Amino acid sequence: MAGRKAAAPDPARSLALLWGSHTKPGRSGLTVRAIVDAAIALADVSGLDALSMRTVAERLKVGTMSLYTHVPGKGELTDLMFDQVYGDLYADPDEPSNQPGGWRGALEFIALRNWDVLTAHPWIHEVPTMRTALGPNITRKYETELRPLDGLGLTDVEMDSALTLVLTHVQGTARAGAEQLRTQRDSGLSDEEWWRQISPTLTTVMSGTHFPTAGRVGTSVGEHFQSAMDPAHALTFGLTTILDGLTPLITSRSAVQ
Amino acid sequence: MAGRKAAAPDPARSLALLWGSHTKPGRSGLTVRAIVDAAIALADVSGLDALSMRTVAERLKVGTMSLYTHVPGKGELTDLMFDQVYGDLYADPDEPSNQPGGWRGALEFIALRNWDVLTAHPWIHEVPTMRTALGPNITRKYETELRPLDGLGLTDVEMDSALTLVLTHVQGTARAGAEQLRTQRDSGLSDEEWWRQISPTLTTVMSGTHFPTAGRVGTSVGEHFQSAMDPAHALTFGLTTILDGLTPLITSRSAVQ
DNA sequence: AGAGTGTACCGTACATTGTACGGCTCAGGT
DNA sequence: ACCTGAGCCGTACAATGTACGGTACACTCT
Repeated sequence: MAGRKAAAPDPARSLALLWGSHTKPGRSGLTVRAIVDAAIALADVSGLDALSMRTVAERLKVGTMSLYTHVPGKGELTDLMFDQVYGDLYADPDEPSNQPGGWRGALEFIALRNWDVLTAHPWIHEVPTMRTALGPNITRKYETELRPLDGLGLTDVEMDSALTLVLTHVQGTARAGAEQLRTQRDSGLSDEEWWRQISPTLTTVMSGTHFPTAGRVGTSVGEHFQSAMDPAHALTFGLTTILDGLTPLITSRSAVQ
Repeated sequence: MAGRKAAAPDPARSLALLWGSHTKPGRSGLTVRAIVDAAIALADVSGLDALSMRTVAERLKVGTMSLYTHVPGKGELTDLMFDQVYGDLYADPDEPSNQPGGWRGALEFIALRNWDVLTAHPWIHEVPTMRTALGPNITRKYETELRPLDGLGLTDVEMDSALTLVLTHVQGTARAGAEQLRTQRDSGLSDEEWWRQISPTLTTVMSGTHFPTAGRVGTSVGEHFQSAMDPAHALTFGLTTILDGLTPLITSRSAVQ
């Protein structure tokens, strides 16, 4: 990155910030909450790249450096943004468990909810997540998503593994979708135009090498989805497969119970 | 990002670069190949953040702007790096198919190979992949990885979906592992020290709220792996589950055959 | 009321980035 | 011997995160 290198972040300070109430207004009404909201609004429309301390300050009509009174730095700001967007994911901690369809229905519900946030806030993919793992909203999310897997006979580690598997799939697929959208957007080209631009060079250059399977499958996929990939299809195909794969484990454990 | 905004990249130019031979040396022996190799070496040890045109040029003992004679910009350079590291993934296009264990063994082999590159070159996760999808090495990789799924009775779209599912899992898990390593590394703290630093603030701040399931499971996982997560375990658990989930689909299709 | 003090606010400065631009310097063709 | 084009590179600039030191206000204490 540019700019002066960030000072080593103090984990305890970050944690306190994460769990703080964020509502004590200062002289000009500036709050952590307001800063985070403004930053999220900006990132939603222009991505994390376009999010700078200056643009956030400008939107709030404050001096750039005033932000640093409330937030230690940009890294911590993105941590807060991350925690924030997961705040309203579930109405209550039993919402997934109350879905019809047992554990399978619950996991499908969880996957869909995660998919929704991820596609609404694609910048999430660029936030390093490890540090925020202990924020209040993330912790509540973890609690909420684990509950429908409890009491099925799975070990604690298995519960965590199963949930992680589903979430990794959703996140990875959403990320691919977001990337596709982004390149498409800032190339300014439609899929069709892009292909017209690429095609002649590609055929020139690929002549001599042979990729029979790749060629056939790639063409089929392209015709079927009118694109190189369809994130929605990847999501459901993968989710179905994963849940199918989880079924024998869970039924065997439940039987032992 | 910093610096002047990158000019809109010309896809055709990128493609030509990707497929070019890269071996025509100039006055001072500078080649695209040499530039890419230097960049990869740098990124391997310091990550993509530390990779700047200046550091690459320095390592090659050339002026910074000389790089631009061979490479249009940083974006295209990372594209080339990406394509490059996938070049030697497989010895030949039938290597996965020749593994024991049929399609399952082949997919396990593929997952492992991908896992190896991803962990050897963690910066891959930060390269936008959509643009490189048509590089020569990536295309060969796609061909190679599709072959073991051919002739099983799956449709073309199903073949692609199955492969994508496996690769998304591997990539997502590797990414999580890389992130864990990175935060651990540049916090300078061991897991133990980190926990000691966090713990008092956390207990102070969590009192009042209750996360029974999350607390129990989180503790179990932590004790079991001595860490918040174990990427290797996540990899095998997920892979097993996914392959189990793929089995009914494939056997039903093969039966029809 | 007056004085003192801490905290919110912010203007300026600086290091670092990607790369546009224009000049220099050679190798090779005529 | 000269010309030309390509390889090379020094300088300049816009943008970034944030360190540093100053200013001004709200509050407490006398």
